[in-house]
Amino acid sequence: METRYMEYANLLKQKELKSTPQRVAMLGILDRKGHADIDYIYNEIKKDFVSISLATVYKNVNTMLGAGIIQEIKVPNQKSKYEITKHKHSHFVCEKCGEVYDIDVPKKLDVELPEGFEPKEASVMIMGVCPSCK
Amino acid sequence: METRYMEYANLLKQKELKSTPQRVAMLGILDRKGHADIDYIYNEIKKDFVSISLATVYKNVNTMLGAGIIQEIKVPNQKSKYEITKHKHSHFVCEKCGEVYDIDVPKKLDVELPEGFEPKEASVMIMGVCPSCK
DNA sequence: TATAAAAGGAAAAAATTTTTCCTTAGAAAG
DNA sequence: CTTTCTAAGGAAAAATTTTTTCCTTTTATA
Repeated sequence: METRYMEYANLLKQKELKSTPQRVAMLGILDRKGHADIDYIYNEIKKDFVSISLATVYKNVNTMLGAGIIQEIKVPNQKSKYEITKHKHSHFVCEKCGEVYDIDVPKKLDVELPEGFEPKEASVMIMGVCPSCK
Repeated sequence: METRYMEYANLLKQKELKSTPQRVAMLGILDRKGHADIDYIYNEIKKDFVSISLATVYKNVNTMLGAGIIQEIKVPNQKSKYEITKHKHSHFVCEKCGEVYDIDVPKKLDVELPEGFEPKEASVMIMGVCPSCK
């Protein structure tokens, strides 16, 4: 996965952020897990960076959110999760285990808004039960 | 608005919760505002209940959520808002002022999920600019 | 009215997130 | 490969947000 790490380093540099091992590791964790909350990221990264500070995780999440490298997903009944920014998609959330899955949704939802509302983007969230929980 | 207050009182009793003036007032605030966060509710209710505790607001939000009388809406970049539970609908969120508006969305979104995913319900959130902010 | 149970208020505690301050490390130039 | 500037890391403290505790008051019901 050396190549992946290089990708993350470049991604950070493109956004004028310094590429640090901690940030690269965070992106690696998000990439492997798909969707993870602060605590998951922190516990995972501690395996490699024993003395990393929780504040660093928070600071990096906020910086990378600001740069658009990652995105926040607010999930019902759980702490926010984060994912690496990718092509537009929606989410399926398992109400049993809390896992978030990416799903594709038709480009155009035909929603008619009242006069004067100017839509920028739409997101769909589907709650239900995932295969592992059935 | 006497009738409304009676409605709220009955609503609470139907759910086996005690009807207190504080709870009725909170429902009144939500009804008038549509969507409000904890701080808005607290600041409004203090006008009538000068010595109400913020803890009471939190406790009531949680009990009424548990009873299904109100629902939480997790909004990007803001604290959660709450609304009185009503017929199924979706939300438009103004990215300028943060206001949330109810919108109707077609009953059936044709989303195809991978094998094994069992959808229970879907919600759509549209971000954009509202009429007052244009 | 009397009574039991639930709810309110105040304060403390817990939990989550941000900030501060100093040290360390990354990026770019020489 | 060093120097230099600045951003980032770590530890601790602070700020913010939410929950809990404990005691008093109120609600619902008999």
